[in-house]
Amino acid sequence: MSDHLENIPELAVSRLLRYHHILMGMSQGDVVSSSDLSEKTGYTAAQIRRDLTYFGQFGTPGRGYTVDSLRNAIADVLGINRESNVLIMGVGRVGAALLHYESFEKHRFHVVAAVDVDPEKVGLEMGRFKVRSVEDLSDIVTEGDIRMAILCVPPAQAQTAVEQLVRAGIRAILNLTAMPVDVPDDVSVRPVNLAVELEWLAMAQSRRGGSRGEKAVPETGFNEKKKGGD
Amino acid sequence: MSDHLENIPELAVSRLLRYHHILMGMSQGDVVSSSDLSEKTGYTAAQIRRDLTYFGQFGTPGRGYTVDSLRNAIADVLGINRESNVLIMGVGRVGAALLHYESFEKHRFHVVAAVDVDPEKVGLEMGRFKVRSVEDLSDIVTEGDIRMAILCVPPAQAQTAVEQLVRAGIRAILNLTAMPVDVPDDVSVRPVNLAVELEWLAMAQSRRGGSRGEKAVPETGFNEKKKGGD
DNA sequence: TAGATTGTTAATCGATTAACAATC
DNA sequence: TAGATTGTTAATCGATTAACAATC
Repeated sequence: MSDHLENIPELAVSRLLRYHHILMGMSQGDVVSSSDLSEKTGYTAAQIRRDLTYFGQFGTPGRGYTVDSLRNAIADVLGINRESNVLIMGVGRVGAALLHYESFEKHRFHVVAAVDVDPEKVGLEMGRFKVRSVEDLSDIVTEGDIRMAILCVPPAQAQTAVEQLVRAGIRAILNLTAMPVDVPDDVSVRPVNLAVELEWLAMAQSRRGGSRGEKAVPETGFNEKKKGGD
Repeated sequence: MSDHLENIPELAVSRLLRYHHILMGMSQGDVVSSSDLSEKTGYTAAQIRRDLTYFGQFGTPGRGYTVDSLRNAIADVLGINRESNVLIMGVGRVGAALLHYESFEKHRFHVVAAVDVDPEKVGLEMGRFKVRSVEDLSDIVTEGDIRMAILCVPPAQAQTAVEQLVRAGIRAILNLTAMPVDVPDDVSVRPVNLAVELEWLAMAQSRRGGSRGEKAVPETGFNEKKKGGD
């Protein structure tokens, strides 16, 4: 089994990441069926089973899958079954907020350093971190065995900051700056732009009620439930 | 022209949103060709032209598309050509950071209110906002003509907060809590989970170098550029 | 006009589905 | 055993591509 990631359709990969995330929220020992997962994801049970066969077989006919082992198998094939150290670049309001973010640990991401250009900020204690200077970036990255960074600098400084990160050895960047950046081919960037996320909601909105007025007293209807995930 | 959103393939819709975003970053008067957009997005020029024909024809053969009018046409069909008022639910570190976020305005999202349960926070001045109480939620939503909220409460309070929002009339929620929430059918939720975004980077990482050691002195190579978006 | 780029078609390619034999 | 659910196949469905006539 365990074909490799290259052979799995792009779209299946994104679903696999979703299954992985859901399985992380379940008790290790439980058993889950493709139709359970279907309910939680909205994908068909057939598709879920199909997705899994791209890289192996993990279930017991008549029973289902063990949460623990399925989660592990998916993590293995996706290559996310490892610990990663992470650096926060820019400790403005957003960066500072992320220094206190709890849920990274559960996913095996360890924030291990915070860096800023501003001499006023360098040396400050923030949460369990002491803010360090961009000038020490290479050392910090090497010593901390860091390959990933979260970019939280002001948009105008995004490109400069990225170049510093890359020069220091960072190979993956989560870009929260709302400013596109250029990187060499061997570096990954993942842009997260909250304004664009709001656009998705605006789209969904206009698809529904559209431009017409809302009901004065909205009914609550928490029965016909729908998952709106994390 | 202007077929409606329902008739456009799901995947094309997400590309359209991407084109829209790119066009927003260009000068209104400029002309852009499908191959220009191809370079910026990585999609083929043929696909881009195909995507546009799903809902009309906007170009001039031999010339290309006017940035302004193409952006507008896309925004119209996606239904994102309107102003929206937005409420921030929970002014912890993340919520407070978003109160100072600049780039929403450019996308026609107006943050107009900040709300918290904590009596210690209610009444505080934060940026240009005075934090208001959850108890006044319905009034705030009605008076402010608000349909969208950004959820920044602690994970444990996510579901409760969502129910309050829905009861107050909110119809679209950007969920930054890393906790899945249930909503009625007529409410949209868009989850944004930074840990999951980091997983994407981890996947990309393992697909490349994998587990082997990095070069001691990484070369910089900012020539073979690659767009790593905003 | 010559050069460029659109809009559209038909062919190809890939992903999803439904069904069911195999298995626990 | 009876009931349940997997893994897998073949058929269907949809999306992408390449090519080119139409147009500026």
